[in-house]
Amino acid sequence: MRETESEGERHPGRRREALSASGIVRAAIEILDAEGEDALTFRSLAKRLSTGAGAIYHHVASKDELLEAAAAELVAAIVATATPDADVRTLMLEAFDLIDAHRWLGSQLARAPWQAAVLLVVEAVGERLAVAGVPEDHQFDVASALVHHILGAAGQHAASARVPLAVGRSGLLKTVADDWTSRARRDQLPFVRAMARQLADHDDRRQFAAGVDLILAGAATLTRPAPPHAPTPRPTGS
Amino acid sequence: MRETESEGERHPGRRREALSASGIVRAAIEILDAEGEDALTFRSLAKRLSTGAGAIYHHVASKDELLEAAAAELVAAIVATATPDADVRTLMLEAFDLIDAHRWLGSQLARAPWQAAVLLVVEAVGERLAVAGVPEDHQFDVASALVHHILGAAGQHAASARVPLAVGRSGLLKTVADDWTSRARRDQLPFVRAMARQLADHDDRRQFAAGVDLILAGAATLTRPAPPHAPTPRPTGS
DNA sequence: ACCTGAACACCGTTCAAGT
DNA sequence: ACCTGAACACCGTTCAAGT
Repeated sequence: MRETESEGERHPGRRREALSASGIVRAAIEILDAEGEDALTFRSLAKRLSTGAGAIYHHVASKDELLEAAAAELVAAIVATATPDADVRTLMLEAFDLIDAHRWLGSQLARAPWQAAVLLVVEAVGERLAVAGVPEDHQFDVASALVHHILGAAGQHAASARVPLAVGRSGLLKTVADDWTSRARRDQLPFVRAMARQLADHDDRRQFAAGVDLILAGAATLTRPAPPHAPTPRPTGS
Repeated sequence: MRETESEGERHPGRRREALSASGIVRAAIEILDAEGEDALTFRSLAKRLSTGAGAIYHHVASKDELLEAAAAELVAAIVATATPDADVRTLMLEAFDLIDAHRWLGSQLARAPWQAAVLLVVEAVGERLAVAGVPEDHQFDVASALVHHILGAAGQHAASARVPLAVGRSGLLKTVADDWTSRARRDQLPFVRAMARQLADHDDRRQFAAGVDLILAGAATLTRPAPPHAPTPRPTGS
């Protein structure tokens, strides 16, 4: 347990490196991952960093900014590593897996559409649409549909992150399915009831992928030069 | 200004009818619509109902329950009126318009997937898929894709509800677009930058509808008896 | 039974005071 | 300049005390 006096070990408090924005963000991610969204407070963060709550404000402007930075950090990592040759579908599934692994990320992404993390996803998805053969004048629509799909699924996942960790994933699904089933029975919701039964068996990653394939299949129908009928604004006819 | 002694007008405090769950939910919706999500607190709600904050807990268990009930009330209304003969596409657009009119609804719907409001949407969407010609074994996937699309768009809308009311919608869009454009320039995000330019011109209702059409077009490709290639799990090939 | 409103245990954020 | 931690202005929720 001897203290070696290496490099700049002269300052008494030098054991902990000076506070920095990136260090704070890193610590925030650790708390979010380990203990969930509600556990991240400026007080808990300050305690982990062995400092006062006010000190954090010298490096990040607000909790919103902190959460945005945390989300951007994670998304940037997968976008950077996935970029080389992955196609849209692969990228979408990687995004799903990221949100699955860090469940607080779901609600954070849904919180503000123009935050850096969302922009990175939009860009990464959009860049691959030309390669996928989506005509230029439909790329924005397809990109927004894919991103909505991510954000929608993200919200679902974020919600299931709120239950205590003791309840396993399949246990949770079982509970939700039971809840759905009972409510559906009482309220006469046959479709929901049938879907709840399936939900208990299949996993939602598969369902997410199916949704991606639906959107891409829809996009593929656009590559034909001229579809016979434009979508009419009046859907009243049978 | 004479007081007529009608019916049960004997009690001094009878002017305001007794507190009830539905009355509380109605008042909550009024506050949410008029002043936004952050303005709804048990204190502000109690003040509007001329009672104490604690009294509300005799009728609703928590703020979560209150928000779920408020969302369910609005969704139930459009599902009930839209039900007769509207197709999926129309229903989706009505859901979009509802979320557009009550922006707090977006974040509330994303909050918990098994809340009543979401169940009602799933059911209403699901019921119409058979009519739309979606094969039975794909209905859950299509329904979940459509609901993810709603929830994704809902999140976007909810986020734009956080800005002060003074800023008009187009003004906000302009600001967001500017922000997107500047960040995109700095960070080299060409697709986002191009999309931001279009975002300033076109409205997002149209983009939402385009997404719905994409999913439905994708679903239409499933109605063929047997597609030549099943989606392969390995997308690594070019 | 229903209501009241002070009290409790928290938040995010600010700011005088220290180093 | 950076940090500290008490203080401020809130929350949701509880609960003794009233009617």
